[in-house]
Amino acid sequence: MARARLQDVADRAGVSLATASRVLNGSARQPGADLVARVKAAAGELGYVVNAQAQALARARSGLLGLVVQDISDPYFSSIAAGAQAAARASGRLVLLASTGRDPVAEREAVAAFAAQRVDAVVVAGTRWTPDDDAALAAELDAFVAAGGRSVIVGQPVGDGSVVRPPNATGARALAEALLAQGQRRFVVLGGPTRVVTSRERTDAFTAAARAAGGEVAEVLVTEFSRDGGYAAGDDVAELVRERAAEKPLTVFAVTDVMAIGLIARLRELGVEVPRDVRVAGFDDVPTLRDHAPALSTVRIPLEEMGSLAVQAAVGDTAPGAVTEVGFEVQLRDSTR
Amino acid sequence: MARARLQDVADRAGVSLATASRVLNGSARQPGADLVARVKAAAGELGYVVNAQAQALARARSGLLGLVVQDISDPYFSSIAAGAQAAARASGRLVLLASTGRDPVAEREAVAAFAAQRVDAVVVAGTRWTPDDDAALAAELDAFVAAGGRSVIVGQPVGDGSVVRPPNATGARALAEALLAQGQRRFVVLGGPTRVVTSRERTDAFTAAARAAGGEVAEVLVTEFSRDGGYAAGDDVAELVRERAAEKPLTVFAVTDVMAIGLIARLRELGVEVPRDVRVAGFDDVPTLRDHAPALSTVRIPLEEMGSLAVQAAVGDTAPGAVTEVGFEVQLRDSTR
DNA sequence: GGCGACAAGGAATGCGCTTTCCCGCCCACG
DNA sequence: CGTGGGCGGGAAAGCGCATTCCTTGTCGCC
Repeated sequence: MARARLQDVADRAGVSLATASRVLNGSARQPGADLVARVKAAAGELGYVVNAQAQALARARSGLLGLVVQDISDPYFSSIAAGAQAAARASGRLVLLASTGRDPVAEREAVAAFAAQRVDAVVVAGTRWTPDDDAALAAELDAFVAAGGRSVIVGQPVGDGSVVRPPNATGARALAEALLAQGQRRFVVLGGPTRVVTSRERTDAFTAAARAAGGEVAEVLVTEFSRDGGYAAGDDVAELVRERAAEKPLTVFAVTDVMAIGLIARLRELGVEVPRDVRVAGFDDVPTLRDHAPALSTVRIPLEEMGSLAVQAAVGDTAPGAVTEVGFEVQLRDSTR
Repeated sequence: MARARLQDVADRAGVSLATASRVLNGSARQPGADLVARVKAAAGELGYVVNAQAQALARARSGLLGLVVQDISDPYFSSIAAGAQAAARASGRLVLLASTGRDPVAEREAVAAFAAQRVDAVVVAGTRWTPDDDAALAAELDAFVAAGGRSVIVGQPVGDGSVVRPPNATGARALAEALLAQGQRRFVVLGGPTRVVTSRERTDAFTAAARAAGGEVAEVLVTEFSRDGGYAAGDDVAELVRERAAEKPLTVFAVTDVMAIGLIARLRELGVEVPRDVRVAGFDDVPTLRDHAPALSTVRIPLEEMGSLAVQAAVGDTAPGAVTEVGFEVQLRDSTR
């Protein structure tokens, strides 16, 4: 059965196309009650389903929202996506999702595809990469904004458009101070490649804060920005622990929870126990990991809220270009006891 | 700057609209090389971005794919979404995401909204609920299919359309047999409400297989189908363990990993240790949980592959109505040692 | 050299809808 | 009783593109 068009509904109800449109798709002008009833009945009988594409074309606005994340299966991003999706629904919009697998090219292509779909706004979540990649993405986004779109970044600013910033620096600083307050003095930072801005921000802020308060950051280990990176660094950390066993106990700050989890897994295999032999802290407070043993000390950031804020900035009346830094909460748990 | 239209490009290149269209948007007819160059140059200079909405209207096909999941922040669904997204990209399609928060009404609305967007196909992932809700969803999906769409369910069949089935029964049976082979005999099943079909299938198959092989399923605990449900059941399980401490050791089969994790967390608080005092197995093998201690025995199901298969069934030439049951792998780890 | 086949480009139509503009009607008012 | 204003309804003009159909030009072949 071919789909019924609005014209079919109008014919069946014995009214004009214009009237049918006004009845079914919220116009300022509301036709008389009898016509309204007739049109609605006809629509029901024909199983009429509005064609959103045609509507978008005629209205010059799609009601779509583009969300690009680096990896939707990563709990960090899926939490942001959950918040974004909920906020989009609240604003009566649908979300187009792109998961780029951390490929800068795919990221740009996604933004271009969204622009082609004439999305009302695009939200890009994820840490930035090299200046070149960032510039290319910025160009893509700026072109989109210049053509009347809106863009919001969750993470580090790129191009024009608004930004929702995770509290990388403030959170890392607060974590360092909390650990120092517990009397911990010797630290190692486990970070991703320095081109990963999120990692760098957390690393730098933690290091600076620790040193400022009389702590020692013995080393900054660089590894992959992932669970496997943390796992791989386990051997190095174990060695550090052993060779300096006589000194004061060591605390490792892994710049994300998943890196911390990978690290702890490897340490366990090597017979290094947390927190007995070495303490470990993470960052993000990923919900799925909250039941990990030992419970991970970390910095809780409101991931869903970030997604939701980003969408609100994208569709709301907040001035474009605004920067929103969200709050955080240091969580001291067993892993640094 | 207003967006350039294809007409603007054609004007600037001094060709007709038809030619510009043929050059820029893959037609069977390819104009002469000089014209191609002129059109491409003009498009570049004007920053032309095709309007996918208009294209969809003219072509009567949107290149969109609808994906509805119950909760995108749940690793189960986000893994499926990752696979689906990747497959969609491979087929040159964009995915519209709806996360319904396990609300059957939102689920139907999402399908309706997707139908309005004239998506090529919709993929619905998630366990089914009451017969009423299922029927309503089925009606919505069938209407969509009748109008020329395609639908694929990941989970229990609903309405027409293809199905990608998780190996609930076969997996649970295999897990039971593996545990029995290890010599375990006394079981408790921890499931969600019986209206949750996934839970019921796993529960029933496990119970039947265990009993068939001479095992005893002492009890089937019903709780929420979530991490918190598992946590809440911890007290009951602890009591069971204590009151029958003299008998053979107990094994709890929680019908999902996240329930198992919640259960173990509560047991730990109560001083009941896994696997020393009670053994626990889960189902799904959620990646984020693989570093949990003790390592969880479970049934690995290929979540990403399921998402990808669903999309392939949705866009491919597989006969509509096909049922694909995916494979699985029993993972015996420390939690049932 | 003439004819037909074929290719390449352009004009025009239509995809399904919104919205402006216009028309006719009724009412209020002078 | 005449006129202006307001309102309800319909005709029609797009929105930006794909595509059909037509025209023109070119080449091959007898």
